[in-house]
Amino acid sequence: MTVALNERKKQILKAVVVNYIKTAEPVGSRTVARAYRMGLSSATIRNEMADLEEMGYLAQPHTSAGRVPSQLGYRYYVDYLMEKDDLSSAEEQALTSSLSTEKMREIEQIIVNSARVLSAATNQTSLIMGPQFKKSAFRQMRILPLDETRGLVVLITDTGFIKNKVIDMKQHLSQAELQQVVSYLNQKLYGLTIDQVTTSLINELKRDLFRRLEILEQAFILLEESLKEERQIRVFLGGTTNILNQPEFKDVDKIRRMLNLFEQEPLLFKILEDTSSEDDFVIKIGAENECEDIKECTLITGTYKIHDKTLGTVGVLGPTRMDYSRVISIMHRLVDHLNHSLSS
Amino acid sequence: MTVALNERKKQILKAVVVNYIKTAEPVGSRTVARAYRMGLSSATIRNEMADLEEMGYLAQPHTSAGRVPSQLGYRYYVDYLMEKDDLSSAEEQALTSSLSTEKMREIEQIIVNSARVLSAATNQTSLIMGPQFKKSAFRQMRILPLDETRGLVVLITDTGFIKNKVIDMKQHLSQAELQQVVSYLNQKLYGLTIDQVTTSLINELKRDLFRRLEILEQAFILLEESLKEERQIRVFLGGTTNILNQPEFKDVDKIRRMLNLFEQEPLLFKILEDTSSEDDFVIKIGAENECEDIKECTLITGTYKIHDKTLGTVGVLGPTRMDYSRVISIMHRLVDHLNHSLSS
DNA sequence: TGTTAGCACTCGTCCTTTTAGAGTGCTAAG
DNA sequence: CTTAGCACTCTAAAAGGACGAGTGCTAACA
Repeated sequence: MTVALNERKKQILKAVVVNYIKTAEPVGSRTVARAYRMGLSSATIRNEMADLEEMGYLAQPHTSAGRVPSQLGYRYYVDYLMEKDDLSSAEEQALTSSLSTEKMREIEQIIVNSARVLSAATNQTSLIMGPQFKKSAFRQMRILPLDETRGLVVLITDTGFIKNKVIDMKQHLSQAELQQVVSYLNQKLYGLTIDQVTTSLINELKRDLFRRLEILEQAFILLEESLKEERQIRVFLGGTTNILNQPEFKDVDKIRRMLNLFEQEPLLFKILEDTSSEDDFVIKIGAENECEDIKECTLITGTYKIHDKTLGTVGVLGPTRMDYSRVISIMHRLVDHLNHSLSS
Repeated sequence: MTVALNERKKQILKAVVVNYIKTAEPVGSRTVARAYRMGLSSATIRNEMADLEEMGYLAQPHTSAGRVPSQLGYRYYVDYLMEKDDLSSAEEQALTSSLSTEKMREIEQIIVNSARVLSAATNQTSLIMGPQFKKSAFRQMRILPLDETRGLVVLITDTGFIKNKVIDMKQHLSQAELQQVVSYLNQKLYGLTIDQVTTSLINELKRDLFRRLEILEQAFILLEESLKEERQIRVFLGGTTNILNQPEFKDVDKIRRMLNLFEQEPLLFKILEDTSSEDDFVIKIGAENECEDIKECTLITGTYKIHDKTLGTVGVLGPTRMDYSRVISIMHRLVDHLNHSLSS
């Protein structure tokens, strides 16, 4: 598939991409000749650039403008040409300190903060998918009676989720009765993921229990409810207004579509889920993205884990003209940090 | 203060405001003459409009454009001229059905949904301040041991808040010991607002308890923590992108400032808190707002209650050229609905 | 054969000028 | 007090022109 490029073409392509990422202006042959590839005249570069355009790596906004990387050009750059970006130690330090986890016990706080830091550091929009409730394993469940007819169900998972839900109980249940059901359930459900707690499993348990306790219909209904309807897939955003800084988003209409997307959590979830791969970072450039609204953007995603179990996805979304190596470096840091600080 | 306006001037002012709200274009004397005030020529209207301008109710974007209501003009309109807007029964129905509370037990869900509905119906941005944790009254507290060293504090207030926090306990506490502290605390704190649970009160309780139980240092620290640091003033937004539809926000820079504001919850909180009045709706037009960033906007706020206790504030934010009567009608509906559905 | 200087040409951006139209203010008459 | 009429103002949009960056091509050169 990939047409072979000779060394010189590679260098030129790289020069164009790097320059365009920096300036957001089409890059002319002169610029390339002067700044990057000493010893060749602009005319030669021009010829090479014409070739690169024909091959599909570069494009021209109009006849008499410089060249701009095409999607394919970015792809090639990312796959073969990009150099690793080492953050300056000042930046590094700033990053570490703003990520510092003191006073942040709750997983949600950590994630919200990470999203903010990530967007600030990259100057792009960041998306972080929180741990998926459904994939978490059941740890234990409690029911606290609140008053005569209401109770509070508390559900705790291995990933630190704590869900609670107030439930109405038509009948009064004594503390002892509740206790019995609850401990039975805890025993049966321990270690299952929420996904695995299906309606049929619940029914089974219900039958099982009914022989011993007949009062508990209500209690069951609510357990079922509280498990079933929780789709609880939260996506945390940071720096949604950063796209306004990008010159490619000076059109109000584009902005609108983008911000609209940001308001629709299920869509964001889908976008992140589609992309994510267990292990490495995934870079989706332009039309490689499924979602119509981000076909002019690049999405870079990675996953974070707790004790080697994948918890969620971290993403950075910006125009295809994005500082790939820098963003990736920052994301690496962040994911490392997340992995580390969640494992405690 | 208010300069008297004769009937004709009132009619003309009203016509200009109504027309400008609808079209967002400066209104000329011709338009007013034709559409609203039959039997008068445009020249006459012109004279009157010149008067109104001199009095400060109208303004001219430039010499040869129509007139636009000034802030004072809007004020006068809102205070004396505005007619009540009756929603069409179709709209009414749509509103009621999308507000329907089935399957929404949690207060947060109800509010999020309300914000969405409100923004959709008004085509503006909506802000809803959730119940303030600090003003809620302590109902009860529980500690669930999770494992050897960790426990889950659950705190319940009269307004339906359920807070939980995982805490580390350096020492192992038996269920019985915990139980003792907890029930003592419940007894002492019942009915106080969270605001009233000060550090000094806690210290007092602590001394009191220490005589009987010496182990509980840890448990106390965490109670203190979980109460203190919770500033928990959530403002829920709806339709933040609606401002993009307003012609007054076609400037990217304005958009940026606005969206930035929306990301800063504490500021939003302040804005809502400043405005709110216990009983009636408050309309702040343009520079009447304290906050620099919304001096070109109008903010309309009202409060919702549960059992006659004010819980939070509902607001609609948009350009000063906003359909006041319509927005107010919708907000009335919404607040009624909130009041009603929260009291159960 | 690959490289380069030179040059005509293209096309978008920026600036100025022109034009059209909406709306005004003023005057004089009804 | 009202109104017709008219000159005037000012903006927004269209039209024109100069500029300059960058290209593609050709012909000469190593």
